[in-house]
Amino acid sequence: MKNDKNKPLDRIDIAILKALQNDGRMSNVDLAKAVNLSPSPCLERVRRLESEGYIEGYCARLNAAKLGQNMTAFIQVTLDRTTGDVFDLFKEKLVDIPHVAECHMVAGGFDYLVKLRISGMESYRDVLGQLVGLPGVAQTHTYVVIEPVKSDRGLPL
Amino acid sequence: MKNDKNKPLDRIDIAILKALQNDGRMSNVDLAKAVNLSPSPCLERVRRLESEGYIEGYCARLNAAKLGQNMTAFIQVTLDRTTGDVFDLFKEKLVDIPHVAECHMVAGGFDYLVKLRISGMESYRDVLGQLVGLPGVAQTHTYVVIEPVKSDRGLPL
DNA sequence: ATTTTTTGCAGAATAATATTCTGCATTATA
DNA sequence: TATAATGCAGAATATTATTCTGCAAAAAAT
Repeated sequence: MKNDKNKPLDRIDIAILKALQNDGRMSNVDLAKAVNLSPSPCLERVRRLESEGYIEGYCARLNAAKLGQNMTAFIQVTLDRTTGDVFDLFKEKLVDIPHVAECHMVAGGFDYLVKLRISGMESYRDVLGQLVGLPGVAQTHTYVVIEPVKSDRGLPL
Repeated sequence: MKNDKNKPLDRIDIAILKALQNDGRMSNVDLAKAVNLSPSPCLERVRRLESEGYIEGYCARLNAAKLGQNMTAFIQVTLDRTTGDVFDLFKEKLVDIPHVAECHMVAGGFDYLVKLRISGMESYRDVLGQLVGLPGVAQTHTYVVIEPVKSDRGLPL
């Protein structure tokens, strides 16, 4: 690659990322003020951060409760290791379930930690049904969230 | 409240939420096209969704790995129930730790499920140290994420 | 059923913003 | 020391946000 100008991020870049992480719809004019630049170089930097993959996208944060998804649950999933491709099969099917908000393969007493976003117990039963029907699932253990103490607001920069 | 016109969301509102969840920086002109409205009523609806709390904010999605936070871990925390306010004390201190990305109080075999976003093992040791030093913590159990299978991209609408 | 009121929309007008362009100053490179 | 490259500010232009007006459909009242 000739044009591989992936310079390390400077102080201003970090400030931009912080600001946009807090308010992704901030106008470029305001952003420029916040980081002590004029609008043009500020916009340049944002475009660079986007094209180089530091910023992957922008999204609206929605209120789950007001949209009928008040319940969160974590499910620990253990697979049986009889065939070699159980993991791939499981993942492939799992990611297509809309109520699966997150899924992580973990090291430890089980294989996958799945985070569910659902409207209530009926929905939970339904999704759990789909989950245990997935190929290779040996056992599951659910933890229902009683109180959300801290929710993800981005990286600590 | 006299002016409590919290009408239920219609088809267009949902379409707006979906679109902004996928691209929170979409221009109002494009959004209007996407939901088959002219810009003015479209903007009105967005403002209403914001002021009524359906949209809580906007944020940039950053690439954690490119910003030196490639490691994720989940920690199950159990508190000792000797005093009545252990939970409040614990929460209060915990939310201030920057590397704590999420924390949920759960029903089941332990009390809190904490999600950590860290740069590596050294950072993990450091944060775990802070965590076990928190008031009331009886025991912890860590699960390190080997592979992120699905990451949160918003609500299924 | 008809009037009145309200609601939500489109489209025009204006204000603000994004984006492009030019030239200057600073830093790196030769 | 000369030359190129980089990053910036500020102006110019294009695009977008926002406000305003009037119309039409739906809802409420008579």
